[in-house]
Amino acid sequence: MKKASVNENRYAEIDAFLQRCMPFSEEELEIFHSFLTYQKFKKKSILLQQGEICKHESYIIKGCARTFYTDANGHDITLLFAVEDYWLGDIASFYKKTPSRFNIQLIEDTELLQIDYEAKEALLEQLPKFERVFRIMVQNHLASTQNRLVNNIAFTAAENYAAFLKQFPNIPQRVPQHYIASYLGISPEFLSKIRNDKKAI
Amino acid sequence: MKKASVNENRYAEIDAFLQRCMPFSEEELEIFHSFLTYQKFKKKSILLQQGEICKHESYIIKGCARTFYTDANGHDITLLFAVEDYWLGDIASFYKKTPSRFNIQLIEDTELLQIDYEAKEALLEQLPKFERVFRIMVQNHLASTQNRLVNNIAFTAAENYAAFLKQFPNIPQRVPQHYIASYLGISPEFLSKIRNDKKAI
DNA sequence: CGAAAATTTGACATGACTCAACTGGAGTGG
DNA sequence: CCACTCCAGTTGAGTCATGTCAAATTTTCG
Repeated sequence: MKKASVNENRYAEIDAFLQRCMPFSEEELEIFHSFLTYQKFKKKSILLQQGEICKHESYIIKGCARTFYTDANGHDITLLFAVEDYWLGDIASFYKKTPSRFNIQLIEDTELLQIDYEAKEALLEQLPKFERVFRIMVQNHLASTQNRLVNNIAFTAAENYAAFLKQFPNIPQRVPQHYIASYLGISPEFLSKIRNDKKAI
Repeated sequence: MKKASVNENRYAEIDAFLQRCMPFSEEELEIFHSFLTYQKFKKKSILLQQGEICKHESYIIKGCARTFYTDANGHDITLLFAVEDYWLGDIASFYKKTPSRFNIQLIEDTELLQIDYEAKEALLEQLPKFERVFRIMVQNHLASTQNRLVNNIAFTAAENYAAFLKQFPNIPQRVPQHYIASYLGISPEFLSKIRNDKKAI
C-alpha cells in the first residue's frame, strides 16, 4: 500500500509539467508513464558523452546536471544547468542518431525519468497530443538559447553574471563556481575577479 | 490556364520543404496552402519591429532577410540570415503574444508565404500531422542556435568568420559586410581587419 | 587529518573595441 | 549624365576587456 503510493509520487512532478502545457486525462498520463523508465544515478555520473549517440531524453525528478561542450583545447562551455523539472539530452543526436555534440554530467545524485527513441515514437504514435507538448518544450528551449546568444554578445561578462544570478538565484549554491564561468563563457579566474570587484562596490 | 500554373508554382518550394519532413497527400497540401497568404515586400522593408507582437511566421520563396536584436547602445546583433526556404519570425512573441525581441528586415525584394497565429492553430487542429513538422523545424533551429552559441564562445572571431564562409558560402554576395560582423558579434572594423590579415597569409 | 580540487590574486599578454580619418562606390536630384 | 552626398569599407592609434600562467590560499571530501 505504502509502496504503491511512493511509486505514484514518482510521476507527480512530470504530470504537473505536462498539465501546464495542456490538459491530460488520468488514462493518458498512465499511458505516458508506461513509456518512461525511472533511473537513479550517482553524482558525477556521465549521462552522455560527446561523440556518442544520445539514447534518451531525461526528465529530472530530483538532482542537478550540466550539459557542456568540450573544445579542442579541453575547455568546457556549459550550455545548461538542469535541475528539477528540466529535460536533458542532445536533441540533434537523439533524433538523427548522430554523434552527440555535448556531454551531460550529474552534479548531484539524480533521479530521472527517461524515454528512448523507440518509446518516444511509440508514445507519439499512440497519443499524438504529445507532439504538441514536445514542440512547446523545444520552442521554449530555443527562445532561451536565443536570449543567451544575444546576451553573450551584447553584454560584458560582469553584466551577464549579474543577469545569471538574477535568473537562477539558486544555482550558485548547487554548482561549483568554475562551471558558472564556463556557462558565461569566461575563465574561472576572471569570474573570481568580477565577484571581487562587485564586493568592493 | 497559364496563370493557374503560376499560382501553383508559388507552393512548389514549400511543398518540397514539407515532403522532406514526412509524406503529404495532394489534398493535405492544398489544405495547408489555404491557410497561407502570399505577400511581396520591397527591399529594406521592416517585417517585424522589436517590441511589437510577431503576427506571422513567414516562409521565404524568394529573397533575403535578417533577424537582429538592437541593444541599448544601438548596436545590432544578427541572429539569422534567411534566404530561400527559410522561415522567419520570433517564435516566443508569436506564441505568447509578448513583445518581439528581434527586428526582421528585408535585404532584398522578397516573396513570402505567411501564416498567422489563428491560421496556424486552425491548421494544427485540422491536420495534427503539422505539429510534427513544426516540431522538427524548431528542433533544427535549436540545434543550429546551440552550435552558434558554442562557436561564439569557443572560437576567435577569425575562426568564426572562416566557419561562416564555409557554412554559408553564398551569403556574403547577398548581404553587406557589416551585417556579417554583426552576425559574428564583432565590430565592422575588426571584421575588415580579419579579412585583410587573411589575404596577407 | 591530509590530498586534491576550487578559488583567489597578481603580472603580463592579446583579442577585440572605439574613435577618427580616409577612400571608394552607389544612388540621387538637378 | 554629372556632381554631390552618403554609406560601406579600410586603416591606424590608443584603450579596455578578458585570457593565460603561476603561485598562494581556501575548501572539500575521502
